Amino acid sequence: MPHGNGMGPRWWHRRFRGCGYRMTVPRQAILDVLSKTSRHLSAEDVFMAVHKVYHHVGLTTVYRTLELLVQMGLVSKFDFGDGRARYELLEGSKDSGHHHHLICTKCGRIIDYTDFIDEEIKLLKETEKGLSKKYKFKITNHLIQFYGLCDKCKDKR
Amino acid sequence: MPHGNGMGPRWWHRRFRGCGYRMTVPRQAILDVLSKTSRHLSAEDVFMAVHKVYHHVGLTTVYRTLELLVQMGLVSKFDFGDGRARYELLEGSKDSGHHHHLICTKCGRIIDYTDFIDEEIKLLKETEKGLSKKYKFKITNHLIQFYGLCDKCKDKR
DNA sequence: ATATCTGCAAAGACTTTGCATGAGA
DNA sequence: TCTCATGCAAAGTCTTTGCAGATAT
Repeated sequence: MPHGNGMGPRWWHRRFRGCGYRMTVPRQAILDVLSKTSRHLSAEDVFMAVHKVYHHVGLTTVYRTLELLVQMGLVSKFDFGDGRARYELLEGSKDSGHHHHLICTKCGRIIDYTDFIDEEIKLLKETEKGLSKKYKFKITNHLIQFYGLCDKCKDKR
Repeated sequence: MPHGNGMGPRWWHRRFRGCGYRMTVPRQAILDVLSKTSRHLSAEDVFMAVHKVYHHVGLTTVYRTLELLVQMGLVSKFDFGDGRARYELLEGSKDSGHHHHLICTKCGRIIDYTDFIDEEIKLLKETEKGLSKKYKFKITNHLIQFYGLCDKCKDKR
């Protein structure tokens, strides 16, 4: 499930160079994994996927690269409450890939959804505006998550 | 800043008994701390506060009690991204204490806000309904957080 | 009386750090 | 060539677990 927004080895390479960083084999491999696999990978997930192809790449490098990607704004880091961070590549065009998560508190399944995003964005923008004014707080990001039971777990009890 | 919704030692005691649990000195002390102090305490914060009065109470008990309180629905557990869980006592009456958080990504300050809650609840209810239907997902809870820079940190750079 | 709770110590899970070696531009 | 990046091992941090002794009802 590639992105198809014009991202690719060369784009990433330029992006890295622009930030004063170097494009390396491990970094490229990590980006490949993030862009080709389904979402919500933990550092360990990424490590295992990369490790299949490049045995020499270590978990430490995966952590460092993911952190770097988060700082560069290319990757989002989430906490779904299971004690490990999850990462997903951001889409290219602004807001195009904007979505939130439904998290099953029983089996841990995560569903992306993009429904109601328009209404949501509208409300959020208003809210952000009001809150910025009232608390003199400069809002840069927001997080919305729903918790509950997924289709399968709901029926089990 | 006590709650004043009729909660108190006896109410908690009954609540515990109702769930088959016992009210003990450490549990009472932890509830006291949660109900009297300002919010967003980490397990360590609670431990230190309790420890001032009851030297014998251990950190393990604090973790276990907080987990218990979360399961009983008396306490909410949050993750503000700094690697440790935060806990806060829920208000008594339904939705009365409902609020969300502004989190300063620089200094870690957390601001509670209750503004726009009405609009928010309206949209969330709609969204929950739609999502429940579409994904057959039974939603039990939601999380909304805003990240950014607080008044003081915003000006520093 | 007895099932629940507690404290301590130890283990567990995830993540970060130090440092010598290796590699991109 | 000269930084920047990597891998390994070790340490760090928060949280959980095992178990004998203590406690609430």
